Amino acid sequence: MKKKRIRRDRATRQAQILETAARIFCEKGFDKASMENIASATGLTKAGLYHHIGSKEELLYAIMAYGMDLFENRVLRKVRKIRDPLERLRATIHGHVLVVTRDRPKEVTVILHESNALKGAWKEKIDVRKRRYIHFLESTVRELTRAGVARDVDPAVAAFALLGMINWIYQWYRPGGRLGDTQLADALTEVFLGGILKQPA
Amino acid sequence: MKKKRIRRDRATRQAQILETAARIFCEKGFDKASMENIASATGLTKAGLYHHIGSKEELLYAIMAYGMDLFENRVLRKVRKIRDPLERLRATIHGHVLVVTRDRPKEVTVILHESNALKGAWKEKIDVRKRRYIHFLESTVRELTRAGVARDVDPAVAAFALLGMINWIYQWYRPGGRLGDTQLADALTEVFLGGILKQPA
DNA sequence: TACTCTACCGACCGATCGGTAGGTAGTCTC
DNA sequence: GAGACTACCTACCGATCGGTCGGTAGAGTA
Repeated sequence: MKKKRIRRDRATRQAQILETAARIFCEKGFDKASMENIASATGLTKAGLYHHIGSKEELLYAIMAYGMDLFENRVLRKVRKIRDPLERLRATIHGHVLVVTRDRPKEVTVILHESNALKGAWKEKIDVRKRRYIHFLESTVRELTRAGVARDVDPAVAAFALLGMINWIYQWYRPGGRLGDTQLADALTEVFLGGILKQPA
Repeated sequence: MKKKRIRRDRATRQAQILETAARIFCEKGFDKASMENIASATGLTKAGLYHHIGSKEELLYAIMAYGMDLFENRVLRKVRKIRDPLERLRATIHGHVLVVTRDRPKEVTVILHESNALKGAWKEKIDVRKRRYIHFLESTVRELTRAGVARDVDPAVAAFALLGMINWIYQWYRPGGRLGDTQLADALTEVFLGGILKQPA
C-alpha cells in the first residue's frame, strides 16, 4: 500500500514546518533532532523538507526570529507607549511572563536554550534584538532611580536579575499545575519590584 | 618524526580528563564536542581516552557530579549549620554566586546547560541533588515567613526566582569586567532580600 | 491537448560520530 | 630476567548525519 502524500501550498507548509520543528527542537534539542525527524513529523521526506528551507541552521533562525517577533509584538510594542516607568515595568514583567508560560513556550524555549547553535550573521541578528530589550529594561530602571522611586541599584544587574527570574521559568514551570500563570506573574513582579523600589508597592 | 606520548598515573589522568572535557563541553556543547576533540586536547588518542572512561555520557555525569560535590562542599555544608535563617540565606546567596563566577564556572555551566543530555539513572542522581537544594531554599524561606521577617510569599516561587537570578549569571557575566563578583553577590542579595522581606535589611 | 510550474520523492553521498578489538611498550615485582 | 600489569595506540566498524541529484505527478494556463 502506497502512503498518500498531501500537497499543500507554500505558506501553509512553511507555517507547519516552523511549528513542527520548534516542537522537535524543543523536545530533543537542536543537535539531537535530525532533519529526518522533522520531515516525517511534517508528513514529508527529507528532500521534500529541503524544498522549503535552505538549511538546518536557517530553520533554527526562522524559529527564533518568529519567537522574537511574537515577543516584540505582544509585549514590547504595547508597553513602549506607557509613560509612567513603574507602570511600564509592571506591564513588561506581566507580559513577558505570560509569553513564556502561555503563548509560545516552544519558540521561547528554543530561543533561550539553543542560542549558541546559531553562528555568524544569524546569531548576531538575534543577539541585537535581545540586547535592545536589555537596554530597554536598563533605561526603565534608570528612570525609576532618577525619579527617586527606586533605590540606587545597578541597572544592568537589575535587568539581568529580572531576565534570569523570567527566563528560568521554562526550566521548572509546568502549565496546569498548582500555580496559575497570572499568579506567577504577580508574584515575580512583587519580588522584583520589592527588590529595587524604595518602598513596597 | 614520532610524537612523544606522555604516560601518567591513573589519578592524574582522570583529573586532567575531567578538567579538559569540562572545558570542551562548555565551549562547544555536549553534542558538538567529539570524543576525538577531548582525546587530543588531553594528549591521547580516542582509544586511549576510552581506557579511562566508560562512555561519553558517563564522562558528562562525572563532570556534573564533580560540580555538585564542589557546590555542596563549598556552600551547602557550611551554611547548613547557621541557625538564623536570614543569615543562612545571605551566606547561601553569597556562596552560590561566588561558585558560579569564580570557582568552577565550566563545571557549573555544564550542569546548567546540559542537564537534558543525561538520561535515566544518571540524570536522576543529579536531579535528586538539585531538588535537595531547592527544598533547602524553600524551607529557609518558609522559616523567614513563619518568623514574621518575610512577607507571605510562595516559597517555591521565591526559591525558583532566586535560582533563576543566580543560574542566569553564566549567560552574561564575564569575570574581569566592570563588575566584581562580590559586588554582584551583594547586589543580588539586596534585590532578592528586598523582594521577600517585610522591611529592607 | 500541450506546456509549465511547483510540491514533492527515492536513492544516494561524503563526513563524522561513539565505540572497540587486538596489539605494544614501558614499569613494577620477585 | 621472567612474568604480570597497565597505559596507551593503530586500525577499524556500523550507524547516522546534513544535504543533494535527477526525477515525477498533479494542478493551472493557453
